[in-house]
Amino acid sequence: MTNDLHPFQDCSNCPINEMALCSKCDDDERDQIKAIRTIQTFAPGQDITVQGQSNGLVSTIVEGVATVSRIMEDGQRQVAGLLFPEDIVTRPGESVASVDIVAKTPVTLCCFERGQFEDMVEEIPHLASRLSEIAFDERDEAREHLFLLGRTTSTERLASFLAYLLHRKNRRVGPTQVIRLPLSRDEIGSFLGLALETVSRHLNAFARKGMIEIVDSRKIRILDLTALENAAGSVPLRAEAS
Amino acid sequence: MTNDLHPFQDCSNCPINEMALCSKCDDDERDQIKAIRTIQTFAPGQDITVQGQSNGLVSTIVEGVATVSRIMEDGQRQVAGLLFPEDIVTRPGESVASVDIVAKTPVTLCCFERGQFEDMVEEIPHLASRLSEIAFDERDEAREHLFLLGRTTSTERLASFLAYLLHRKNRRVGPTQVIRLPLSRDEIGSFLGLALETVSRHLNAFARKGMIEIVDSRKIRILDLTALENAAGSVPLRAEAS
DNA sequence: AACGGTCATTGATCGATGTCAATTAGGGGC
DNA sequence: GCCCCTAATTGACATCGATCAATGACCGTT
Repeated sequence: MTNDLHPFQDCSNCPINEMALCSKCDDDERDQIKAIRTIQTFAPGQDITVQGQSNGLVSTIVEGVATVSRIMEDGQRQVAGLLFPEDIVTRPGESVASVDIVAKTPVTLCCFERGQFEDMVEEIPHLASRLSEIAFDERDEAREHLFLLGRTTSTERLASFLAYLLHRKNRRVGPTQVIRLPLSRDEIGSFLGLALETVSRHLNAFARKGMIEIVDSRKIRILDLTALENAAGSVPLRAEAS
Repeated sequence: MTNDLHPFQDCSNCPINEMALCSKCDDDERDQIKAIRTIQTFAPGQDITVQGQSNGLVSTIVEGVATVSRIMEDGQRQVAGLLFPEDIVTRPGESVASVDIVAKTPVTLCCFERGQFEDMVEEIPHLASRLSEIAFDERDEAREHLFLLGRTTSTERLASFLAYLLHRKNRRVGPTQVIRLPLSRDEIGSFLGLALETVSRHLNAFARKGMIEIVDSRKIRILDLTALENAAGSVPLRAEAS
């Protein structure tokens, strides 16, 4: 974790200007925000928050992918969500983390001291309004995943997951075929409520059917998106106002 | 659906004053809110929103229970969440419903015309701040349910579900033993990712073990909460700042 | 290049839970 | 009170996916 000189220290380099917390703010407001903002980075595997530990910052992801997880009583880590750029890491009004947030790629955060942030939200309606938008987006995101888990077969879940990752990536960088899996087989299994072996088997089954190509264990090329979406079955994939 | 004279038309009768959207507002702000607010009621089984249909209102639940669900391609209704008093039914900034919200008990809503609501949020920071709080609460609620579904065994899921209902009820009305199930066996199954038969079997198994008493099919008395929580296993039950 | 550790793959087995099916219980209308 | 319809229960059976286990691939270290 560092907060030294970082390219994003200059907001004009910010990769998520369009959808950031400050995206509704005018120049004056942005200056105000910029004055109290810090940039932090985390290496893959590092904990960003730890359940039960207090945390004085409110932050959003600027770059990278992180998981939302908890260690259950049996010692297993249970993954309940993925965080992408624009997502909120630690919510306002909660000084003790209720989940673990773990970086899965190099992660860059735009951070605010909690008290300062809350004051600022009271003063800048554009910020408050964007904040609740993001919160609702995350709520809906979680709900979508609940619908996905409602699907009974493991094939449907996995196919949906791949389609979702592709969708999420395309939204940011434009049409691609190759996605990088931010999670191990084990973590994917945890996220989808499946055993890691089941994940592995179905991935390779998709490859044998020509739907995907496993470039390496973390890199997947989507060869036939239609077939994948069919395999995903009835899951209505994130209805969004694109 | 009516918006005739209703006791809650007078905010002093509002059962959720403490946690309502307006709970952070002062008297002046409340007057402003009250001026544009309407009360609507729905009978059990009625649709409050329908996926894909436009909806000009933003509303919160004042009384009653509703489900968040979707009809999947196979025609089955998939339940992804429960809505209790204080929850938001239709989010601001979304004019077309992304899910079905269905009343499961008599439901009373506190409603605002969308445009008016959004203007008001910009003007009243206390409202904006409470709004995002609620949104984050709902996000966390959905995440908790994701953790629950991560638990593999059906016993754990069902026991957690009962403990959750009790918890949710106690939070509003104080200590009780008897909970009214707002859902049929089928709907519980859908919510927990189980077959209705599995739900029925485990419920009766709990009863045989003396953990609960099935008063009637919709009414459960919790006899041994500790045993129930043990059966719920490692699910860390909604960590909350009570 | 050999070693050790982690992660992924593949195979074989077993059991929990879904599915199918039949019965019973409850609730509303007349 | 009787009938009908829906929901819940209970039983029997089949199956998907978890679990156990062994092998293989990859990566960093020395």
